[in-house]
Amino acid sequence: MVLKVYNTLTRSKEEFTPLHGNRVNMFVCGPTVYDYMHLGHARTYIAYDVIARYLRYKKYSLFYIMNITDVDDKIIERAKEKNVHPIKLAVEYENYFMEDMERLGINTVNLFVRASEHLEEIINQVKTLIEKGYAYETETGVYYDVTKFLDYGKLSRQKPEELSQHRVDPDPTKRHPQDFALWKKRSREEFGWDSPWGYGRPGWHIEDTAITVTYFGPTYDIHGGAIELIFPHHEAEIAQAEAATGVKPLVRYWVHTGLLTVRGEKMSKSLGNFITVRDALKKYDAETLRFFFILTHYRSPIDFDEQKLEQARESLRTLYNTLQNLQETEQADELTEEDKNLQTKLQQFKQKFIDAMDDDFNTPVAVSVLFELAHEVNRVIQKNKRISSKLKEDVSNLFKELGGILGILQKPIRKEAETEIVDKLLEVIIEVRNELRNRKEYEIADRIRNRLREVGIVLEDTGKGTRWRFS
RNA sequence: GCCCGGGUGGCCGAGUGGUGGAGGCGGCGGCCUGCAGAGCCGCUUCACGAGGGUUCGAAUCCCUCCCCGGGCUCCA
Repeated sequence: MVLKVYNTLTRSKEEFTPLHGNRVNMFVCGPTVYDYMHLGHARTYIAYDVIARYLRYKKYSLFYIMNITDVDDKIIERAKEKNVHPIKLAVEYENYFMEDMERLGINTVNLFVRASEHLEEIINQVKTLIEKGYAYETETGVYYDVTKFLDYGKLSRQKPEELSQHRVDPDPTKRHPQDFALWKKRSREEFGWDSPWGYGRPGWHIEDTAITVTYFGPTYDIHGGAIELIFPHHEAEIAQAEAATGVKPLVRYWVHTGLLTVRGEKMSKSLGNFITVRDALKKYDAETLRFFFILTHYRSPIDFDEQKLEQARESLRTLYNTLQNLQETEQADELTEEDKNLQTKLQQFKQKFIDAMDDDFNTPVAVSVLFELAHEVNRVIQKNKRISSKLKEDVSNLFKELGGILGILQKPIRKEAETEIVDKLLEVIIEVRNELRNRKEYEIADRIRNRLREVGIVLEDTGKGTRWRFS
């Protein structure tokens, strides 16, 4: 089966073929760095992280760029409030963003590109658009004339003339209310740059096309972002780049992720209903957050609810329990009937997982394959009480390999908080408790277990002794 | 107003014309266990917002309607 990707432009799944052989160029709209990263961002960037991991797993040579919007009205407003320089504020939140990304295990981006470092390219692109007759200058800025670009609206399926409703009053100097800003003229007191049209700042959409044309050329493979960006942001990108370079398409596959909502409303900074990544990580570990998100297909909306996060945590624990059960199962040299059977099935599980991912990165189905595998493994262990050493290793490797695509199942069986002293302490407690159990002093033995449970340590008595784990 | 999505079991969530509602979470019963946990077996589960239509056959295609969300120049 070949990889199929849903393309927003055609509203259908298409076979994925990169423009240049094995090379895949992917660009994802990054954050505006004026506040902490929240779970809505996490959802999107985890989705693209999984996509990137899978593309590399499929042996594509992926070059993944994410931009950092560090020039923006919001940043300037916030900087004013806090009485710091906008760039300083942006750098601060960019650092927080990078920390959060790392903690979430999002490590697939090859290059982060700051808008502020590409003013030359931005200005050049605006110049080109004016020269080619797509843009015009007024006393307030430079604007893109959407009537000059016949394809305007092809991504969002809107007719430019119908875009008459506005939340913000359009600038009165524009030829048409739908025209969007490429350069905003500003007074010298404000943060900005010099340009052929005077002092000011770039418009919202121009940084992305200036960056992608610079690094990828006029056409590249995948452009990602959340669904809210289809219009106007991505529509404007198409208009800018295809007009400026004269080459279409700008992007071969437009990919959009569904939004994270809270009680039905979009999680967003402006609504104030957001949970920051750092707060979420205080209560749930990174793999749980990832697992929560990949349990739903990337294009579907997710309504955030802490109960669902807890469900995800329990669900992930089931997989880890299986890994632990496997690890603790006695090894044998020879293969039983069940071992042989499972050994041959491993390839099928792997193929099923890949088929799911090939179908527009269907992570919920891919995860279900992991559960089916876990189920089979547990059955064999349950029946035979032992497993061949080769099978044990193969199963364990397969979980690691497939889990690695999703960014889960990468932790050691016990948490990293484990230290030698904790381990030894528990050894002592378990030893004493088992002595009590031998003497049938169950009341005290149970009290020890219950009290440990309260502090987050679970004791489990198995046929082969007592084991412990963090809850 | 215009454009785009979505409504599946107690909950989450796959499935986009054809044997069984995948998988998970929760609950209940059984095996195992001193008990509990983990795991296994079974049940909870003949569902697809409503009403029409097309078809041998519709959750899936078409029409109308209801509800929810997103976008319409701030946004992952």
